[in-house]
Amino acid sequence: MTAYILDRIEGQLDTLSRSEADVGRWVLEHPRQVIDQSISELAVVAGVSEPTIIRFSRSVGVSGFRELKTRLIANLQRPESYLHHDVDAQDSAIDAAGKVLERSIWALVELREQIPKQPLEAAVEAMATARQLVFSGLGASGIVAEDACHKFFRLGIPCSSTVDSQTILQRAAIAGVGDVHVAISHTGQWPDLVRAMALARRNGATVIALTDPRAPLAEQASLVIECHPPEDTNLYTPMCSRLAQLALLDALQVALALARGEAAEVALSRSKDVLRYR
Amino acid sequence: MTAYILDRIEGQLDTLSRSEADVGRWVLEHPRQVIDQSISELAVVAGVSEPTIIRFSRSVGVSGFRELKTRLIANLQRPESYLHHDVDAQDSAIDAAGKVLERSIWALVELREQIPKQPLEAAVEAMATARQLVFSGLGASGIVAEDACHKFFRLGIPCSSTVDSQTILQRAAIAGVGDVHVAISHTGQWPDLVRAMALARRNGATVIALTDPRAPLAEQASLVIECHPPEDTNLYTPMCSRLAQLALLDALQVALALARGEAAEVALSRSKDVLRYR
DNA sequence: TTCAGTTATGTAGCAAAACTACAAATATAT
DNA sequence: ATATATTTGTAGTTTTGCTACATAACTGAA
Repeated sequence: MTAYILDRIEGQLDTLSRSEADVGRWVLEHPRQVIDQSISELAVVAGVSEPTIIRFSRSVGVSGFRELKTRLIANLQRPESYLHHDVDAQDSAIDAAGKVLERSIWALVELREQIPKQPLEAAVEAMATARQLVFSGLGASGIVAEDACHKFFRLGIPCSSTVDSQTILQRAAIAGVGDVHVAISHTGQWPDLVRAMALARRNGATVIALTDPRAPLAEQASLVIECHPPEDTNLYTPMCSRLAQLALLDALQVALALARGEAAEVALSRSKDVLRYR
Repeated sequence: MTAYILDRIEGQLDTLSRSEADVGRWVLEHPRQVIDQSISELAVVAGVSEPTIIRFSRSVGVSGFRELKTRLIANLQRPESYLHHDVDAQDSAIDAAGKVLERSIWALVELREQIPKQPLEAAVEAMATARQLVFSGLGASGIVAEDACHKFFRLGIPCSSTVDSQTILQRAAIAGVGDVHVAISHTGQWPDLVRAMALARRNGATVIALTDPRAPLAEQASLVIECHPPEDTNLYTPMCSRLAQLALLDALQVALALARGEAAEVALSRSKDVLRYR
């Protein structure tokens, strides 16, 4: 889900069909003109039919022509310097670190743009009235789950985190109405996690998934919060999704604290006070 | 051709008629939502009729609603828009979440600017030749330590994480030459952690501190990497420092992987392969 | 080659969006 | 109070993005 839609088009150019690639090339060469064009105008200059434009849009990962334009406008506002910043073997430690940080920043900027589309109000409402919160994740997401638990318990809500398949399944088996399970997974593909959440939901629990909306996990969830920065194929950068998940849970926690008002405020300031040094 | 349409709207607000000013205020408060709205939707929430929206657009100097949206998208891409506002009790979940994320982004941007001043090369060198890495942190930083451990072991270096005072002290007591201890602490004030790192260092270990360079912990460390985004006094402020620490360790890990070259690459891809789904 | 099955592309039509013309309502001046 | 100007909304038109379906172009096996 990249704001650098032009990069994405370029990268996918050879996986597209002939007509769609024609569109792609035209867009890459005249992105600023596309912004002021309608589908039919673009269809004429690219030499294809109108539906092809729409299919092209979907192929490069946006919902339609409207969103394609939105992405182009956004892309063209960005400084070039954020482009092409993959770490390579010649980089010094400082260069490499800078690039990694830029990529992380970029992932959060992307995430921030998604926020208005996410069902946060519904998530907050479910959590505000929950009997308990259970955060589940495997591998790196397990650590995110633990972090979330560590953060949400301060609001005075019973919280726990589960980070291995067995425990997640057992938890799901005894879940009931009023429980809110938060499943964290970048890919949303792990069969055990998907099974567990399906089970929890059958048992009456609310399941909130932080994942890719097209993943199996999303199908089982009551609420899906999209959190799926594209992980680079680059070997060295498997960490953007983790950061995005953490930041999103931060945001949720604050929203939840606001929703719970007074009670949360008291619990929060107590847990802050106890950490003073003298 | 002003890219900052929001500024323009704000400036013209008092020259507009009552209904048009209503629209202007709504747009200023929810610019991101307007991007995904149609005229009729905006008309409803602003409490005016559809043509008023178009007249408003023209009043602020664009040709129509379409261009207004274009300008908004462009405006919101500008980095200045990420200057943070504080969360307050009137915010909706989405507004609050947006603000929290903006603050996190800002913290990382600050951190990125610090990167060239940090002794990363030295840290990488120490880690590259280490007998083992020990990550230590208390509370929220403990989770960062665990995350780091989870990340660095993939490079094929013996790693562990310690997250409570007793264990940290014991580890420090048996530390020796070749061990690298990484202490993670926002304030750098916790007496137990400071004592433990002083002890580890006396025993010959290298101590890398991710903390405030003016803190006691920094004095005891062999290397200090500054990682100290100002925590807000605001009750609802999330832990930006946690995010910054994670991102910085991500960066360090990548730099370290590069430094170790071939060996790390093999270990990394092995630990990725084992996680495939079928 | 031929022919089924698949993929790619286009035609025609629809629903929603942006926009316009005009009339009603409101404010302002005499 | 009346006339004039300004502001706002109603109803209708045009444009736009999109969908359903049909046709064309490939692909691979007999």
